[in-house]
Amino acid sequence: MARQSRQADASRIKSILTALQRTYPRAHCELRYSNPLELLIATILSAQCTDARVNEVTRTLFQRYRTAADYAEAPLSELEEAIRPTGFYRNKARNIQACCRALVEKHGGQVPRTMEELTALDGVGRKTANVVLGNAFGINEGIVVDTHVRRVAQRLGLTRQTNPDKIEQELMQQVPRDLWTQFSHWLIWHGRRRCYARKPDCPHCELRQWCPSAGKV
DNA sequence: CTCCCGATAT
DNA sequence: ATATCAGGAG
Repeated sequence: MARQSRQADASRIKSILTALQRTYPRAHCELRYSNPLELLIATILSAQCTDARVNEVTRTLFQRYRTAADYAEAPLSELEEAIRPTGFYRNKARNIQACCRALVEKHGGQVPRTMEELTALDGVGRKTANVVLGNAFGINEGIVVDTHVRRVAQRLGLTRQTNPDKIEQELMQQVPRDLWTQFSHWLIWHGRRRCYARKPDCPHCELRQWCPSAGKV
């Protein structure tokens, strides 16, 4: 089975989008936050860590640190202790502090709203930038490609790429722009609730009928 | 490519 | 024991 027609691919992605919409009508960002800075910090902390654990840490973290200046001025060791349970805590603390110092010095303490400015910050790549732009600012700049999106997109046959930037490009070509942020949430929710990394629940999968990997993983 | 970090599931 | 968890930098 090499490759079917372009038209068949377009029809298939439409069916998949419809099924995702029907299955996860309430899909949203599950990191807890109440402003762009909090979402930026939470997303940096979320690397290789469950969102549940991030939310546990930020519940107290966000009471203690409220502005970019608070993170910028904090003793690094204190910040490390506060975020330790999320793992990679030395890198993350250093990145958060450098990031917040740049916010204070170059952006008036505010979180910038462009991909270029966001990815210039320490510890912020396209994935984190897309989360902030899409969820805090409602800007569909790109598609969030995290571990769930990569796995689900590959299993669905929406991409054969392994590089996150290339995966994002291919997905952006197939999904209407106004759905980019929602699409990211749909795949992340599906990855967490059905399409598990180790043992996907194909028998109960709502996308089974369009998935070339169904029952084969 | 490796490293950073540790809890949890299999 | 090993893979995985809302990655990014060197």
